[in-house]
Amino acid sequence: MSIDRQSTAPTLDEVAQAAGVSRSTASRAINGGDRVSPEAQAAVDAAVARLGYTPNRAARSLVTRRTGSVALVIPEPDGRVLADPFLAGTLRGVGHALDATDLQLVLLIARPGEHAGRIARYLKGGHVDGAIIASHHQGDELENAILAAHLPAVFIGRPAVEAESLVYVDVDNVAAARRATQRLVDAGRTRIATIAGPLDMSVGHDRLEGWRAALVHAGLDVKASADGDFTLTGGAIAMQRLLDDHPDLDAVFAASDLMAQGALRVLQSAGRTVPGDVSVIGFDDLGVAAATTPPLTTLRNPVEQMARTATNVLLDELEGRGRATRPILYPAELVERASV
Amino acid sequence: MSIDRQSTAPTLDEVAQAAGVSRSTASRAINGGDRVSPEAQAAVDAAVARLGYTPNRAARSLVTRRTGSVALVIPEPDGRVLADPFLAGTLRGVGHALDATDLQLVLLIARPGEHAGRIARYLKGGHVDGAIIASHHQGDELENAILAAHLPAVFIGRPAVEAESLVYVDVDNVAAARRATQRLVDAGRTRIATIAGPLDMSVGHDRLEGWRAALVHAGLDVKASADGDFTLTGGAIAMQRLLDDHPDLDAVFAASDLMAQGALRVLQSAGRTVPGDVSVIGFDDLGVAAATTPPLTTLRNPVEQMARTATNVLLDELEGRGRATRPILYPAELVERASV
DNA sequence: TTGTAGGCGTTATCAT
DNA sequence: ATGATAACGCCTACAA
Repeated sequence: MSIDRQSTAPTLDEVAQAAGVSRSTASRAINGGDRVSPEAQAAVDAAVARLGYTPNRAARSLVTRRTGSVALVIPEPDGRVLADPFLAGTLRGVGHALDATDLQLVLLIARPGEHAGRIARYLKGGHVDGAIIASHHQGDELENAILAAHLPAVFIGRPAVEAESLVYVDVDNVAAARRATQRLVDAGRTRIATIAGPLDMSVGHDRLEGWRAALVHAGLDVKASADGDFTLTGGAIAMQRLLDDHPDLDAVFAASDLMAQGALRVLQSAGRTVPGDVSVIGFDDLGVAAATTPPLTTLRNPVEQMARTATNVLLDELEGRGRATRPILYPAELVERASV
Repeated sequence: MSIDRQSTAPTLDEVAQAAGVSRSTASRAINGGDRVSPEAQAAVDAAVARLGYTPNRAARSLVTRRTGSVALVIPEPDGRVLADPFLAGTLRGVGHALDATDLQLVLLIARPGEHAGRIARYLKGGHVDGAIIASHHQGDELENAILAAHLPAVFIGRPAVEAESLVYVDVDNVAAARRATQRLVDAGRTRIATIAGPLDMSVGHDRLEGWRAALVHAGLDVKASADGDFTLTGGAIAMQRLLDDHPDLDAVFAASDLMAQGALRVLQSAGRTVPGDVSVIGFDDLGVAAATTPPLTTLRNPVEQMARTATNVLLDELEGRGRATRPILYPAELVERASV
């Protein structure tokens, strides 16, 4: 039996010794290799490889005052938000953008019921170099925490409190909703209802606004709206209400595919054909739209793209490459399927 | 204008000074408060509150040799895996289990195409205190990396390489698949097909095995099986193949709801009614099963529960509270809907 | 180009 | 119960 020597990770000192140079030279060789002779560099490289050395992040952070990690914050007051494919896309986007760096992704999920206070504290604690905030709601206090902490941060989705130092990337929800509604108008529909998203989120608000704008522009009635909560069940309930209050409706714009799917169900069991009797358009195209019967015409939500952009903007700021000030807006393209 | 003093976070030294005690006492008071007089404790507490002190994690890690974070590893060779509600559930479970502690969740997503090598290196680098590995595939090398690093770890889903020191929690896929298939037998079906998951994952393998076992037990034919990839499209393709090869089939057990949904489509456009002509059972019940037409009878996959358990097992090990050795298996309950 | 000498903020050891 | 003091592993002037 041999003694277990490798239980301790190799230190910079050991690398230096193995390479026959001083700690400082080893350090320089490892970080960028500025001001080190080719021989020293080679020797250090070899030692690093042989020993399987990895710098101790804690020690490094202590002196550089950088943690080498960024947070992805997901305030999740409602458990269902997390079940949304939106999260998966966001994660993927952020993850990939971070791949090019050696930053780590720290995921902060809000405890349901706990008003994001813990997260705010963590953010203020200087445990991460920056943060990306996704899907937050009104009253999160997150904005203030970030403002107070002077923490580099980028929001995905327009923040509820509007401060000019709050950078965000979002899809142009108003324009997109308007576009979708216009499509229904173009299809000859005249009694166009909407199932709105939660109005305490900017998405919900903006999509409703777009619907309204398009109808006003077309000179149509803007009465038929019902609130949903981005869930299938919520969409179904809203649809039922719409049907009760406006039996003559001939089109529906739902602020999410999931809600549209719920609406489809209700319409079908009410004996209305889609798109024969009523046209339906959803929002997101994150998987469910292609899977309904009939497949949903919808707006493509470029989540992954947004997440990637948000991350890159954050990285730019972290590396002192300036700071974006204007919001970055993506268009959501119309995807024609069979429900219009 | 006042000078910007709070740009630097308060240090333990400052707290100690403010409280009129030594650094050591302040440290003790902050960590558990063992061996400190009530007065000292109170003074320190007050100072901490007033200064808004948060311990510097890096400095602490340096001496405790603990990072205060655990990794959730998601090797994602295929982008689609991440779009699965499985991930959301896992995340939620791990997140909640971690809430009770002050450990941070570091998310490690494999770069597609890159054979998890980077992750293995990171894990070996001692950057986290432990790891939870979800949805990994054969040939990930992850198992070996973990074994080599002596890193406390728990797998969600039976690892491809079986080593007794590899702890895992999983659903009893064989038993569950068997149960589902038996249900079809009980319904009077006799020509029962299956759409299997990817066979390089233990889930895929085990569910296929359960289907086979049930049929053998019932003395029925075990020929009708087609491989899927856990996606809707994959399920549809597999269903088409089954229909071609076994036109007389009267039931299908799909290894995931998504694939079952694809199968439903194909069956319907082939003119077969469900459950009239053919019964269908899926697996997961993570949202889509309730949303298909007809709603799917399925097996409930207790992902969140599993994730929580996996995390707790890991925490036990981290705190020296012993180490689980046996796999922990959850049953997947049958959820009756309308497709049988 | 290289090495020497602190110091980053904590915890842990050991007297007191 | 308390307080010096020595690490922890790394980076970075500064001097050579």
